Amino acid sequence: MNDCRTVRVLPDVPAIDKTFDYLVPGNLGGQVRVGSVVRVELHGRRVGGRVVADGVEPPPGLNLLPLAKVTGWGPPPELIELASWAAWRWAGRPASFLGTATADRAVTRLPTAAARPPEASVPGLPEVQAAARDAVGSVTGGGVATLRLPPTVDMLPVVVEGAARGDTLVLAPSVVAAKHLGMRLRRAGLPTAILPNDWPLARAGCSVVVGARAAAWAPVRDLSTVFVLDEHDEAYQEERSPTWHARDVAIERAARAGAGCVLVSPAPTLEALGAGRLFTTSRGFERSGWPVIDVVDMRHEDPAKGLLTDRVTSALRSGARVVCVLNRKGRSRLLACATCRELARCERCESSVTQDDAGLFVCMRCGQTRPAVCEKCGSTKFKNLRVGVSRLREELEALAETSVVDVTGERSAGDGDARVYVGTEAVLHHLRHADVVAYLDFDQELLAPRYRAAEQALSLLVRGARLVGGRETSSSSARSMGGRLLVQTRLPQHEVVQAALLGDAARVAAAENERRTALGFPPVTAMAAVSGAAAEAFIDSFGAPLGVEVLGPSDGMWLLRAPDHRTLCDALAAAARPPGRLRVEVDPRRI
DNA sequence: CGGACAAGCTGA
DNA sequence: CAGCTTGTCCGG
Repeated sequence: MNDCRTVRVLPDVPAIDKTFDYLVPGNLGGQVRVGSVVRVELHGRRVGGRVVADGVEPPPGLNLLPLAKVTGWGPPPELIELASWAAWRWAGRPASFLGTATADRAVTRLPTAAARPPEASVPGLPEVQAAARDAVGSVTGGGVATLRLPPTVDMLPVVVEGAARGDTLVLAPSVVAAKHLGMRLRRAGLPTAILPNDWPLARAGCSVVVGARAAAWAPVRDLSTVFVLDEHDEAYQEERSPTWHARDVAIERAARAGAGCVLVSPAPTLEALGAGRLFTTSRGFERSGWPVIDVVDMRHEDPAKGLLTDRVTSALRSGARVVCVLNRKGRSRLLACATCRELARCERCESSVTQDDAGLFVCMRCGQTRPAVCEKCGSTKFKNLRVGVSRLREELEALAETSVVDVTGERSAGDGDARVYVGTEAVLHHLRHADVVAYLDFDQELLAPRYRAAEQALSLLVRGARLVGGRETSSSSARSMGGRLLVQTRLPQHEVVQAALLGDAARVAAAENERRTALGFPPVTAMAAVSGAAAEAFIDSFGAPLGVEVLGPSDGMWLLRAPDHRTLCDALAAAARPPGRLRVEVDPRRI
């Protein structure tokens, strides 16, 4: 039976982290290669799996079974290796990454590879094209470049610049954005596979492959350049464990393939700035791509008017399309008795309560509900110390004298033709255009107790900027308040506000780098959060590996900190996993 | 993961 | 001690 090869298979079963060897039946030989999706008999049942090595020498004394079935095409060999790396880097299992690297349906045959086009070009601003040429050119044959472009610049010419040099992988923050970009690339004459649908085309070979986060794992035949568009977008990080980040996968993948990686963003993260050389356009050009920012200094506003300052009121009454942003759901997040001024709190856990649409108090922490009665004086009248989106909608409606649509994460009002919207940041995702975006309580973003608060706040302004357009491109309407961001804050000198005001994102990076260095937060260090029922047992057996600091617990969560990922991830890989629920989040987002 | 098998608990 | 639950191990 020498014509029978032996292949190594990694079962697609979450709890199995081990490979098993199988014989390839002669008649299936041509269909089986590294990456192939197969079905195998394991312990008396059939499970799916992927071939991770071909032509292996099985351990002696084993009676090997043949593959039960070849399901179809899977990822190419370099992605199998990348999956092993990612499993180390984010303390996960290779199988979970291989799942992301495989089409969601069985692919039994590939289409014919698309031919390379003669030459494609799209019109772009000379400033942008020059910067793109410099950035892309600097990474021919490998390396990372970060390209900072103002928020309202079209990134299509940047991608076309890369596509002219060879096969290109393009990542966009959402499936919708990827699809939109993909269609435009096709219209520009470039053979483009749009993931996840066109996985077979990408596997066959296609000049450009475009997709969202998961496309970091898309097959690309002769990878020359990888683009990560809007690198600052948090959608690039997987929320479920393993919490991998598409930017970091893109960087590693490009390095292994000898390809260039270009991170494009109006507000690159510190991670991006640390990864490679920075390319920008001129100061004047960059500034012109940010909208006019009206900073409302809340320290000088009438407190009786609350969030609805005169500037907001006049924008509402100007007839312009106004989007108000307030990251607080519900009617109210903080209430006090109108009579005795006692704060309304949960009777069980003492956390502050909010009021639901029926008027009942609901605890945000434990979910306990009770009638809206003051525990101290029995009064039933309460004052809103902090209004939420639902309540604000009613107030705005009265002010604007038009109907106001509210949008929060769980409830989208759809892109109707209303003139005034209010919502959490979700409202910025649901709409495409506005004349004014008003951040009613921007301090809530600036002062959020998360280490990435400043970057996240700037990212919120980027989204708003795209709805209203840059100062050069803003709508030419004669309205007095068109194409503006209204930022209400008590911290007008904060670098995030100043960065948007001056169109200079570098200010945030500089301040942020100083802060993270002082506090030992990533990317100056590498961190992991450990939580779940088995966390304590894990930490106990984890001990104190050289170079790794164990912090906590707080709220049942421990933090591990090391000088770099090598130290952190090596220690995690060496640690024994106790039975039970354990969540290890490398590069935790919310700490 | 899920089956196999071994070691513990219960009940008449 | 059968009969059942709970735990640990292992798969080609």
